[in-house]
Amino acid sequence: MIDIKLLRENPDLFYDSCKARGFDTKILDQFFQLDEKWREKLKTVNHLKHEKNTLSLEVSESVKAGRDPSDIKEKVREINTQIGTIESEQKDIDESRTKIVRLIPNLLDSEVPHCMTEDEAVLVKTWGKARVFQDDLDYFNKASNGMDYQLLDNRPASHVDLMQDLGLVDLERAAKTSGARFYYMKNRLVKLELALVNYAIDFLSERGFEVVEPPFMLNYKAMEGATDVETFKDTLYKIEGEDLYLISTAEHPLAAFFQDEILEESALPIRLAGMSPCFRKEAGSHGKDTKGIFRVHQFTKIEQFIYCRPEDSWDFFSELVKNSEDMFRNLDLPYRVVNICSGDLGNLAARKFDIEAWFPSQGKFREVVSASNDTDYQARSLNVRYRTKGGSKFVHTLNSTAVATTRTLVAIMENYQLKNEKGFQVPKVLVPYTGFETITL
RNA sequence: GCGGGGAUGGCCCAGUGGUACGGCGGCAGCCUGCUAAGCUGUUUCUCUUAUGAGAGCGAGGGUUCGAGUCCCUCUCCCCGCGCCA
Repeated sequence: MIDIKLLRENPDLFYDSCKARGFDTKILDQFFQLDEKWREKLKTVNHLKHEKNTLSLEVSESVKAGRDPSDIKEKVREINTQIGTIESEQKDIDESRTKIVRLIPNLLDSEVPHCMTEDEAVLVKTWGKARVFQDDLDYFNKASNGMDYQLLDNRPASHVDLMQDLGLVDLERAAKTSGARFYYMKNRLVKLELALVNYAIDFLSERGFEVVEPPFMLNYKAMEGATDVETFKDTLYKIEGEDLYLISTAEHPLAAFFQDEILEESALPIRLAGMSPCFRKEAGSHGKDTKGIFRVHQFTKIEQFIYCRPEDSWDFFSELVKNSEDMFRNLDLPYRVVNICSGDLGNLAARKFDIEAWFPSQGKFREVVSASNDTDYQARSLNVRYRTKGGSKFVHTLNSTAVATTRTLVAIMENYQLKNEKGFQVPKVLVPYTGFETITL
């Protein structure tokens, strides 16, 4: 949630930010209308309550003095009915206003490129040597600004074919029991997944993160604080008859962990590594990545999360991106980093970098990591503060994928395919965790 | 699921229907060679700011001129019992 006071004092900041995001500024106009009304009602109500309080004391004095307080009581009763009507009007206004305020996106950081679509994201850097099939070379060179590559004679098998040929997944039966975008993962692929998870946990532990397995469901209040309406609408599964939602990422329970708390400044930064399944409806993505395990309703993810002081948050943003990059370097998966467009950021992030791995079979760079600095936006919604000499202030929160298992597994299967045999190699760094070096027939 | 006990400011804790007590911590100031101690003030949110006013005792209702206090519903925590991977 944005800072209402800042909005009142500096409307232009928000108008500019919303425009750059392609966000309709009408709701800002609506906010100011409602806010004006709300303050009027508040003034009236406060005035009436003051009268009421004064008269109530007079009742007590009357009784002590042995006088009959009936007429004063009658007056207060009249005031009470007035307060009742005006307060309920004020409450209605407040609810509409709050609804609107929660829709207003975070202020953009100045380094966010002003553009609208996924494809316009600005290239920040590239790493690694990609395996590129001839037909994809033009796209590859453009998308990577000429990063290092090795030309392939044949397009590698898709991860779907590979998994099915190797008996690593059963998608048909998953469709039968659960529907599209589900999977039964089997055999060595399960072990490889566990290896990824264990590797990520060890990696982040060494870098000062506390490992956390959070609740996989959150109630409405926590979820509303941790995320935005878009997520509710397009992403979240609700448990029927309960005030519970399945999490779509460990970010949300980790963000809500300190809800309504005040942290000591000396405790910051707090680095958490969350491990959880992620449940996503994927509404509105019909027709995209329909096959295999690239885009699914359920996957496991290790998530980095940081609480810090506002003045430090951009340093920690770099740290999160670096951690994720280092993991993909250690996995030896070629990637590029992009600075996400103002129009493609989502409501919470002030700035967002994605890491996109190269997928040789798809011939594309695809998102495997998303790192955001939410500044004080999420912390304000969740009311997470820290104590300073000048009083308590909202912390900044940041999050970044470390590893999302399914997508990373796809990246491994596409990048590590064997030449003369059906199958693929296990990245060196994972071998100590799997105990095997290849997955073949 | 059953029975009992709880929830009050950053923390701890008191509170026979009539301005929410006190302590600790934090902050500001005073004081003393330094430090510590001591003394004084202050401490949440909202609106308006010259001042001021309102709200706030787990959440939501109710009774009352007036509710931390009385009544109802719910949530969470602790203890015991039962059930259970």
